Amino acid sequence: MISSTLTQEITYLHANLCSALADPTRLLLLYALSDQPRNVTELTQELNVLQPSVSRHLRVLRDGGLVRTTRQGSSVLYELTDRRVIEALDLLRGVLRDRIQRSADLIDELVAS
Amino acid sequence: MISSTLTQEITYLHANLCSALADPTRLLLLYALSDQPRNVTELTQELNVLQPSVSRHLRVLRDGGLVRTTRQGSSVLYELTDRRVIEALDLLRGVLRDRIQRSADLIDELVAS
DNA sequence: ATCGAATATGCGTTTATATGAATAAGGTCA
DNA sequence: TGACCTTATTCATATAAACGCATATTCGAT
Repeated sequence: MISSTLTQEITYLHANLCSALADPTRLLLLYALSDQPRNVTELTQELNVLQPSVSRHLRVLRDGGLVRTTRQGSSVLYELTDRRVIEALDLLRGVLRDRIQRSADLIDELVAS
Repeated sequence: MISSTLTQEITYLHANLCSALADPTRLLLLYALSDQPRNVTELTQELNVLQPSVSRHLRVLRDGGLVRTTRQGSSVLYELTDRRVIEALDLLRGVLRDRIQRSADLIDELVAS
C-alpha cells in the first residue's frame, strides 16, 4: 500500500497500530506483560489459550512494535516496548467503564420507577 | 458471541472499541470531529472520500459509541461522545512519532559514518 | 547426535470487514 | 405533491484475519 501524502501514511500506520490492539487475546497479553516480562509458556498458561495461538498473537504484537523479545536460554522473553500503549488502553477502558456504569444507572432508574 | 466471565466480556468490548479505531478513514473522521462537530457533507469534503463510505464509517463509530448524532434540519450533525478517545489516539501517535524519529536518527548515523 | 522442551509456522477453512456503484430513505421548501 | 438535497443502505466482490491442527524449528542437555 503506497500513500500519497505523509499525513496519510502516518494515519495508515496509526490505524495499523490500533489493529494490533483490536483482539481480546492480544489485550490480555499486553496487560499480562504490563505486569512484568514473561515467556511464551507462562503467557500460554495464564491466558489458557493454545500455544500456537499465543505465538501468532505475539508475532502480531512484535511486528507492530508493541513488544520486543530477548532469548533466555531455551525460552523467549517478551516485554513491552512502550508503556504509553497501556496508558492508551486504560483510557479506552475508562470510556468503556463509564458507559457500562451509565447503562447500569439507567436500569436502576427503570427498576425504581 | 457469549463470554463466560465478566473479565472476558469486558476484554471483548475493549477489543471491539479498538477495532472501531483501526481504520485510517475513521481516524481522520475522529480527528476532524475533535476539532468541532460536523455533518456528513462537511466530513465528506474534508476527507475527500466518497459519501457512502463516510456514512458507513460513521455508522461503525456510532455503533461503537464513539460519536453521537443530532439532526440539524436536513443534515445530521456528528460529534464525539468522549474526548478520552482522542487522548488515547494521541498517546499512540506519540509512540509512532518516537519510533519514526528513532528510525530517522539511525539513518542519520549510518549516513554520517 | 539425539532427545526433549520451548517456540514458531504452514495449511485449510471460516468469519469479518472494506470498497464502489447503485439506489433507497428522510427531510426541506416551493 | 413534487423536486431536491442530505444521508443511509444494499449488493457483489475483494481482502484480510482468526482458528484448530499438524508440524517445523531452535536450543540446551545428556
